[in-house]
Amino acid sequence: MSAKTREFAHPETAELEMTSVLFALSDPVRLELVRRLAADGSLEVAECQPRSGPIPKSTLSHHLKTLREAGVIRNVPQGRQRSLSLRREDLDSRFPGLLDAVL
Amino acid sequence: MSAKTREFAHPETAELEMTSVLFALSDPVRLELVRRLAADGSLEVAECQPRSGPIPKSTLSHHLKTLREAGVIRNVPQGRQRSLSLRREDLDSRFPGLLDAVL
DNA sequence: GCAATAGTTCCAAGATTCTCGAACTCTCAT
DNA sequence: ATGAGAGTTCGAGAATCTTGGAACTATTGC
Repeated sequence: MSAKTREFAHPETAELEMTSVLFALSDPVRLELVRRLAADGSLEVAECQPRSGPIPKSTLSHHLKTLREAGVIRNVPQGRQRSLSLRREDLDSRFPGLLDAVL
Repeated sequence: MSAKTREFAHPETAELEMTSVLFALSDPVRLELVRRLAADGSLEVAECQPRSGPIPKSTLSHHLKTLREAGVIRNVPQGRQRSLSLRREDLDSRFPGLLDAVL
């Protein structure tokens, strides 16, 4: 079935707000994750555990949601897992230089 | 008198933390203020009222504190008022490109 | 000295955010 | 189908932020 693939709503590039992006990046766990994504290209959720020590899945999921709703990352279903990636081009086009400065 | 001029403690450049800076900038009122400071050079507190409408002095003062403690602005006494300015060089040296991307 | 001005600090209430267990949804394998 | 694996969503309590009035401090002018 094509089906109700658990696709998430991601904000349009034009709708990204600077304050929301900055807020999403202002948390150590989230910032580390974004940097990891920038380096590794794409990750699945299980690989997103912070170095500082493992956190519960639900907590991690909450951080992913914050990043996704701010438009920082993309979260697409891939089989039974999910593929996370940085919305680098979108961010670069909307806020030139911001990502580079943060990474 | 040299005196107990109400000098504030400002964090050293080397101690600035990226997450704190991003958080400080993630509020609309504070971000607007930082942009104004970048354009105007320096302001006194009374001139920092947001365009959206005046806010109580205590609320404004709280935002100034957040920015100051994150190391984004400098707040020095100047007679009976205070002079606010952006710590542009400090920020540029610690987080190159960040300020430019945000302004 | 006294009053006025410029801001900060204090404190309490309200609003967000964070954290995490438990329940739930999908998808793949048997 | 049944079960297991990967993540999300729900709900509640803790922690943090935000707001704003009232009191306080410091400086200038009369």
